Amino acid sequence: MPEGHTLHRLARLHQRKFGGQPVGVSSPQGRFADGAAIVDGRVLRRASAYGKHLFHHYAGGPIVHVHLGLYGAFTDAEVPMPLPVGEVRMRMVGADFGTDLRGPTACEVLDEAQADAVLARLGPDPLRRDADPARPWKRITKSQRQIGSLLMDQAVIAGVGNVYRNELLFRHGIDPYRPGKALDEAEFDALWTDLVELMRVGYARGRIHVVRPEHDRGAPSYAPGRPRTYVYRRAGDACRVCGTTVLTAVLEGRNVFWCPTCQR
DNA sequence: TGAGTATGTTCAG
DNA sequence: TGAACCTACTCAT
Repeated sequence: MPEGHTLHRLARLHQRKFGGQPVGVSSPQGRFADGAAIVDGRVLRRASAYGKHLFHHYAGGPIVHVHLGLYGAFTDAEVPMPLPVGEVRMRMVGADFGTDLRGPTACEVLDEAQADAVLARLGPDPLRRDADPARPWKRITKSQRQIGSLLMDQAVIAGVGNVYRNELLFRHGIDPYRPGKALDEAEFDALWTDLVELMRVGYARGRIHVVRPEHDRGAPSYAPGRPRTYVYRRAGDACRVCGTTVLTAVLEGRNVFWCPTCQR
């Protein structure tokens, strides 16, 4: 699931597997052929993530910027890699590890100023130590927009996707349709602290886990086969806490899920 | 074989 | 607000 934690994991993986060595970069599909030619054979100095954006910093300055969008995914393989299958936008080949990128929204070569411009559009990323919650609070407390929309706005907080949005609001008993300005500061502080914690768990485990053991007959949600969400994609099912039917609707073009009893 | 679905962003109107 | 775009997968026919 490409929410922020996924991109941070990818950055760590690419740093470990490709960092400090020359990387063979190509575009079997052809759509990234010009960009691949620029960085092919260069040393990958650093891989980094900010929100849902991934950056590969190559020696000499060029930066490959990747945004997975809805469908984008990397598929890893050992070197020598098999022939590309499907629409491979970018193939990276290192000494003993390679990866194929399919279906990204963005895969492009940027210079440093252009990469900075991407970052300038983003709010703080809860997975970064320097993230400052005062910025999103300032926006949220002044906004008429629903909190369910604000949390998904990458300019407010970078890295939150539909799963974290819905689950976070459930855990705090907040109706996604409540206006941002109707939150008080204590609610926001609790929201932010929990979000940081949940995203760290997602980063560490590689999956989103938000269900407390007491709401799953004592089994931790990360145990095999245990439910991992309270409301996301559970429309029509019984709320794990109160039994009320979970509702769904479209909010600014995205599916929102909530329990009308637990969330006010 | 084809329809429907998905975790996201950006642009036109 | 709605549509376009990117791709792979599941399910129904």
